[in-house]
Amino acid sequence: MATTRLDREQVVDAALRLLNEVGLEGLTLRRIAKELNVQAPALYWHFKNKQALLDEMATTIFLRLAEEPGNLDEAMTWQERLIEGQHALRRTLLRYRDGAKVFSGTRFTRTDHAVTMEAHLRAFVAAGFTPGAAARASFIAYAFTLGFVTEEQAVEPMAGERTPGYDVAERADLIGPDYPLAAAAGADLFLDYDARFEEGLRTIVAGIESTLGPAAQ
Amino acid sequence: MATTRLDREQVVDAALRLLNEVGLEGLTLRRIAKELNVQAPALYWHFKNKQALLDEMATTIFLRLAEEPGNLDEAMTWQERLIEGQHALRRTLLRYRDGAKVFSGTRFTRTDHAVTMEAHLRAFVAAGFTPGAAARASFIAYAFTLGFVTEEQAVEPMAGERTPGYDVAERADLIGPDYPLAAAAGADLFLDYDARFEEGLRTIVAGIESTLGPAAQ
DNA sequence: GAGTGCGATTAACATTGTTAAATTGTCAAG
DNA sequence: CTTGACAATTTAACAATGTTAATCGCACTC
Repeated sequence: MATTRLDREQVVDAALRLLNEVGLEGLTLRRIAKELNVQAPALYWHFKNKQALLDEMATTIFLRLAEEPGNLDEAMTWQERLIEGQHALRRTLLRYRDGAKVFSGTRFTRTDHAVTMEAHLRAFVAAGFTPGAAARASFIAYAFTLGFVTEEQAVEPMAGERTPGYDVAERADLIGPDYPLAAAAGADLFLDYDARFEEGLRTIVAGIESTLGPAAQ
Repeated sequence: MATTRLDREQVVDAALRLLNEVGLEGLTLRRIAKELNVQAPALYWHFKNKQALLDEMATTIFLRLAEEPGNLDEAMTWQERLIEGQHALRRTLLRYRDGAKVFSGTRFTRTDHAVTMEAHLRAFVAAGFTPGAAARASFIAYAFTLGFVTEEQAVEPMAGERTPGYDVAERADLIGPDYPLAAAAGADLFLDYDARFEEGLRTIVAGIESTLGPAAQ
């Protein structure tokens, strides 16, 4: 038992692995410690407190984003790059239960995240964006993706699982008689997230083309 | 003391009032009970558990959205309506500390929210959207606003307050030498949320015009 | 006035994040 | 080889949290 010494990376790995089993609200320090054959206070040697661990988890998630394929192609247009970048973000967030919640609002602990951001911004500037427009346009897409996946994971915590109570037909029966449009919208809001995310991205790209993009000055 | 009996509405009101003082993580049942001159277990007579109270808080926030001005004007274009609607959503979320976090992902407890949704969708359909396109376009804007305000409130929990650690100049010094674009982006990402939200909305409206909107078929 | 039941209280529990103190293991200096 | 120092972990404990069970009081009906 307790073969090697613990380090921060092992703790983060175990915590992320556990996250998928128990979710964010089930992710306790004692449970993480158990996963590592260790007592809970041992974690405090490596992290100031639980929030620091959560921050590092978010940072790690972000870093794994860079390992996603499709980020190295220099020949991509900015449109393709933005769409592929947000797809990669969504895929990465969906890999973890409550991924969007863990990610959003937490502060990055290291400066590692800047390297990915820098590469993206550079590509946009090379395509004709001003640095400011590049940053702002990216943030618009980023906010959309984060909001989208947050809602998505509230309905579908993991691929294939569905939170009870979001049954589309049941919801339509409940509010259908009085509010037909709202009832019918259920099918458009709680199903087929892949296609709707793609559609949302294309909408945002079209918007950027006509407002913030290089052609729009 | 304990003049009148408690009811659900009083509890929700007190909880929302308290939310602005102590934030989501400081919002304990004992604290809410104290605000009402009552013991904590009394709340369980009115709510199944804390999550049910949080759900009702989110529902109440949503209902207060309908009380915002600017929703009754029939002469608005769908563009104005969408922009004003999302502005109202953001204003409402910003009224509460951690408003976006409380709101996103929670389930609406009542069917009251359908009345507002129905009015919005009807206006879009009247403007030439298909019902499906109306729902999907609204959700795109909704996801953007939720993501935007979530990030915003992580940096500025309440109007005028700023979370320590998000100092733009300090951040620029830290990553500036190696990643100049990412460093400069700080000023575009962590400041001036009003203008950037407006810009984001206009971008999304432009995108909808050329993809999901009536003109785009 | 007796009793019924809603709506609150008191008391207690298990679990959580966190801290302080005691303990073990590792490794260099004497 | 011993000693000591430092790093990393354990044990023990604490206050706070959500939640449950049992009890109590008051208003209202018969």
